[in-house]
Amino acid sequence: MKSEEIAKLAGVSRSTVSRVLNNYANVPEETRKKVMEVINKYDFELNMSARVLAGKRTDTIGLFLFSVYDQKNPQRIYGNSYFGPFVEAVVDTGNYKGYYVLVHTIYNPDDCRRIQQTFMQRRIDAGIIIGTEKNEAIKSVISKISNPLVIVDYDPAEIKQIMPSDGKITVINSDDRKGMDECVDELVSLGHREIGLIEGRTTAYSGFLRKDEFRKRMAAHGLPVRKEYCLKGDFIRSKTENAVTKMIKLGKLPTAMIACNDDMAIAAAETFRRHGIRVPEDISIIGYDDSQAASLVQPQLTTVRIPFYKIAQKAVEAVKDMVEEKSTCYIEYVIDVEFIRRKSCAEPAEKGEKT
Amino acid sequence: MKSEEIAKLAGVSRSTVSRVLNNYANVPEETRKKVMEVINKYDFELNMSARVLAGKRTDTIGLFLFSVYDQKNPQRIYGNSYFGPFVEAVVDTGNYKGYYVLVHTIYNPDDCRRIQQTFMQRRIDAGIIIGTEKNEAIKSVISKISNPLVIVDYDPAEIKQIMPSDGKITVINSDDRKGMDECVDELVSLGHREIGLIEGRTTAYSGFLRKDEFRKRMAAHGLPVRKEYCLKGDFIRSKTENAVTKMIKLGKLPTAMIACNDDMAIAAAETFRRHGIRVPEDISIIGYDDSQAASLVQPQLTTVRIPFYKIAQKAVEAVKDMVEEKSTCYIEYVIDVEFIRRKSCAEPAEKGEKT
DNA sequence: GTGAAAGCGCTAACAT
DNA sequence: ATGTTAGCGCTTTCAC
Repeated sequence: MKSEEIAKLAGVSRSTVSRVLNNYANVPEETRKKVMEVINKYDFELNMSARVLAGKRTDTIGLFLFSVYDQKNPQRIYGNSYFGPFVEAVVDTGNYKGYYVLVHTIYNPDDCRRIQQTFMQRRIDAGIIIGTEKNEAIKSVISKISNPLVIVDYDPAEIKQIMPSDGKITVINSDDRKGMDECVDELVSLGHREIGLIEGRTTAYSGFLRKDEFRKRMAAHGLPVRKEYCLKGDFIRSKTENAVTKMIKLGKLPTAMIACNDDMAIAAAETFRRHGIRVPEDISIIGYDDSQAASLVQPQLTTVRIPFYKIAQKAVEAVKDMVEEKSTCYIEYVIDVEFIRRKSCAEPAEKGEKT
Repeated sequence: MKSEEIAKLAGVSRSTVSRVLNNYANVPEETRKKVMEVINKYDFELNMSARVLAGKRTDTIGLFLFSVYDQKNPQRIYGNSYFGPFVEAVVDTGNYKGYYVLVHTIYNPDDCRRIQQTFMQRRIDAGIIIGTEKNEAIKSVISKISNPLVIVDYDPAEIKQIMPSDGKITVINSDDRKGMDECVDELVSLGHREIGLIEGRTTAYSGFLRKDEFRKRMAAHGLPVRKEYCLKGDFIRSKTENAVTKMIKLGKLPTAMIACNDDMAIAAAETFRRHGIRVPEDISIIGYDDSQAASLVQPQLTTVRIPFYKIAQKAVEAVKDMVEEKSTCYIEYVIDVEFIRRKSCAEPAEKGEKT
């Protein structure tokens, strides 16, 4: 069934049907009603391809998620604790605002091409990109796309530099400096001075920021950052386990550690426990993200909550503003985070009573 | 940039460009190469709308997820523990097989219309539907769609009855009867005779099946199903807490309970613990799904693993087979489940020593 | 206010 | 083997 048939049945022309369906002002109520009756009777819907070809929007947002994956985990995708909540939130708010959402996973730099292709095939009006590693492939893509783009977790300075002159980009980051400050402050106020860090991938902007701010805040407290206590976990459990095990075998431990995500914090806590080191009695641990797991594990994890739902909402709103040209070419948001105090931190043990 | 410009630059006609891009056989290698060079040089991509309008496939799958949501939880979507893993898995395998995936959430019967609309607007070639409640709205939709459809967790008998004569439907269920049998058998073999059930919504096929099989298996063991021990949790935490609290206040408890999903099992365990009833010492609990949370809580939950990834893979394969017309009009799969024995079950306490 | 007709970018049948 | 042409179903200018 096409609009022409509706037109015939309603005794009008295709143009009028189009006018009714697109809510044009100059259609008398009577005509509109007559047409709508036929449309409703036959459950008619406009053909999306024809509309788009004739110049309308697709009303579709592309959501591109960079997958962090653990080579040791065959079901690669499950490594991404942010994936679920964020997709849910974008789909939820997107659908609510009348958008269709195309979800796509990017596994490696080569896949970045898919983002550009999706735009060039005119499948989507705008895109949301999250979890990007800093690399040439994604930079090349960003520098070529002039459709509206929301980029979550990326260095704003770099975006400004590489974005095309006719580009429309909104960058959204969470306030990782504040988050990390609160982690360090919490431990310091409990009396810790030997504080370690479990880094994520620093090619991710948030990974870089958390690490960078850790150093800065430690310095501000006049505390040394000891190399032996700075582990590379790459946001991945298995890597974290290895690094923690290695540190334990070396025989010297900090009294507290901050992990750059909850996954690593949980993996570290498990590893310590397996070696008879108690959390928080022997070592305090702080996570980051406030994933579902954080409040489920024992002891419940002290962490920094990133409001994924809010970020997703903001991202969809930003898309809408850019698509409807209500916003300028470049906008930047920093979303506030919340320090969540639970049970994984305590005062440092006295030297003597430490295991 | 359109194919005509590519044609001009390559010194051929639009048709030839089209033939090259669609891998037609009768294009000499030389011509193909000449055209491809221009295409690569300009990063050209075909306009999807034009292709579809001219009769090609969209290469897009629609994934429709029915949202179970807790009225008491404002961020409604987070209630669905299956959402994350399943979306990830479908997007993952879908992308891998060359499909784009449109994800859509359905919150209420009215939203079912969206499924039909998405098809009628010709946005997708095929759909995957999961988490459906049995209601007239969805039945009406299923009875009208003649595009390929995969339905996960639905009564096959009903599908066969309502599907249109030109429909192509694949139904995928997990082997819930086997799963529930193993739950009951495990508890019985531990010595339990007073076993309770925390039901999910029985309007969901899996909810119905698990409840139904619980009764059957209990009967097979010659055990009574006591009404006071059968709680309605609707797959939701808050409802479960209420029901469990009520049962506790009544003063009589079973020695073990089987919950129809992990969320309810965890909520029940927490509620018992809050009332000083220990798991598994005082009461054994079994969950269902093997969600991420199941292995994170203390004690780790004995449960039935539903292989979501495998189901998603099967669903995408089924879509592909139907789209490419390699399969008949109706197919049904039952996916095997796995009983996961962890720490939430023990032998029943002696009458005397029970709290 | 409404209809006629051009055009969006592609595919495929037909012609050569 | 390749070019020509007629749609695909819609929107939108331009007449009336």
